[in-house]
Amino acid sequence: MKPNDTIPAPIAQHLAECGLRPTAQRETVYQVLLDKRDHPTADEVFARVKEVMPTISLATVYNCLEALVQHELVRAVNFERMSTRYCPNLHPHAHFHDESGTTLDIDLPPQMLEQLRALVPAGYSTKHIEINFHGRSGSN
Amino acid sequence: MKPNDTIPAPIAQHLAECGLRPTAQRETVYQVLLDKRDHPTADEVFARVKEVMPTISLATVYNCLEALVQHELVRAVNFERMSTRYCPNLHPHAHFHDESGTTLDIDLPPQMLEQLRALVPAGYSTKHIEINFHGRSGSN
DNA sequence: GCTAAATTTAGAATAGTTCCAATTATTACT
DNA sequence: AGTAATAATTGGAACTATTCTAAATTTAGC
Repeated sequence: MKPNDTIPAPIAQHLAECGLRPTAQRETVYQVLLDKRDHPTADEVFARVKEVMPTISLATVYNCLEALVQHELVRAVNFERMSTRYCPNLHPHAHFHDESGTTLDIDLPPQMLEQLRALVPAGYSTKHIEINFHGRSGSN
Repeated sequence: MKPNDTIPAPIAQHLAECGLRPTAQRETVYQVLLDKRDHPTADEVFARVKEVMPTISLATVYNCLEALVQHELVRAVNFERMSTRYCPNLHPHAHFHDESGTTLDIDLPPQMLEQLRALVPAGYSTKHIEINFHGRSGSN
């Protein structure tokens, strides 16, 4: 089984294995991201975490999100200059940004990434490829 | 010949054809983007325009850039929450973001875009696909 | 339990951009 | 050409998302 798909189990251990000190705040922030994978902004995460941990501060939410991103448990998703959104899906995937504001994960076949990588000129090495689709969903 | 490649000629007419009132400010902003295609930020455009039109304001630079983007003479390029950069290259292309801060255009073959478009689920229609490579150039 | 290091916190600061209301320029009409 | 209507420009204030700061708290190692 893939390590990051539907693990409802000990978050703390998971954080520790990734070299992150498992504080209550980090656990809660991460849990919130896993619980509802709708690409929330930092503000939205803040609101959700506060329901269970009312004393947390927004700065801490930013700190935790940054730590999770640094340790590759979470991806930061940017689209045009809107607030950064956060995504616990670690499979290679792109994002579809609906005009109504929802964000959808789009799985990327490895060969697609290979083909793209092949486009960059010699002398450049690619660390990461970010792909954003922009459009509308039929229902909106 | 492609309509947007190396036209040194009447910028004003070009703006008018695109439905934009050709004001001195818009012409200068556009000219500056065409002259040095290094993906400048609004601040950098402001600095360059001021050399020839010292009374222009930053707000006007933002207005002009927005107008050029709206009328599809220029593309706005965003990368992680850094300042928006502007690009007069209208061919379908991606951007490679060097760690040293430079941005390189990467031409995209039409078939690549087709393949990507095919990944989005039924019911979603794609207006635009944005692709950003992040990495380093050998020389840096 | 004590010290050192890391984390959290509230609030101030920052950067990039947008908004606003007043002025100036352009266009359309006579 | 003169004038009303419309659009663009301007400087500065306002805004938003995020980062910084310095003090308080928590945690880990001994």
